[in-house]
Amino acid sequence: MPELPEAETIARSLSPHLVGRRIEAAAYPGQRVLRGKPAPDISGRQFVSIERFGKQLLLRLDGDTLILVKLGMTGALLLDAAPDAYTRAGFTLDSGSRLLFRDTRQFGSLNFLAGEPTGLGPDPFELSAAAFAQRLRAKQTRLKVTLLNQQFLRGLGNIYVDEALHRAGLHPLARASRLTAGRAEALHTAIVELLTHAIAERGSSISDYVDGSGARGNFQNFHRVYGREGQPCLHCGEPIVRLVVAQRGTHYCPACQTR
DNA sequence: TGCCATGTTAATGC
DNA sequence: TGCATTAACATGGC
Repeated sequence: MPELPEAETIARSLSPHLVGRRIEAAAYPGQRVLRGKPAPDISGRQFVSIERFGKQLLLRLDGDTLILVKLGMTGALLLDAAPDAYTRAGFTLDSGSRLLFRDTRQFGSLNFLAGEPTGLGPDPFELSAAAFAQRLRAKQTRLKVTLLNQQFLRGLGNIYVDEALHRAGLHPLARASRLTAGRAEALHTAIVELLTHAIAERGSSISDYVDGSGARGNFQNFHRVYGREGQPCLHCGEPIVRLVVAQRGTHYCPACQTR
């Protein structure tokens, strides 16, 4: 559910309420959210920072403990929400507030790390257009698959991949390595501008995404292809087509997006 | 009832 | 070997 703009919005909404606060107690109802791994005792620990890492959240505690929160499809971090049957973790704070991790489908997880997270590709904002183009050149996979790959680039999910490809005028099934340098750099520009706009609108709320205070995002009103199958392309009027690529619904304009 | 869903990963097929 | 597809995870909405 949450992709980079949603994770960024969650981090920004939680940060002022969490940084400097101490954890008095932690609970993990059902334990599944821990994926069989033991949770260290974090009572007494203080939040140092709340950061976005790709589409995940990184909660830094003093004493060099990190909690990497994978939101999966339906995960949410909520401050002072009422616990329900889908509450998978709860942290009681010295401020009297309570941070909950709510996750209906249970694809999300909490991961306690002793060091920096590894294994994911660069952040879109920290990569130059030239470096992005160079990485693309090495990939034989289709653009849709390449951009969804978190090892290639961290933070894009199904919505923003479709939106970025439309804005760049590129077909989702085009081979990454076949793009000219100019088109590859234009794709990077489209991604950065798209994510910047989406963050400014506090992310996309399609079904149930909300930030840490329970507020919905507004960027769904700016989607040009995602969820618009059969509706006219906002650029040329041609009906938006939906196909399935890597088992993900893929939306594009057959007239504007060339292969 | 059947299909769909903002994610990730293992298994299988070509 | 490399890439594409399928299945699986768990649950709710339409």
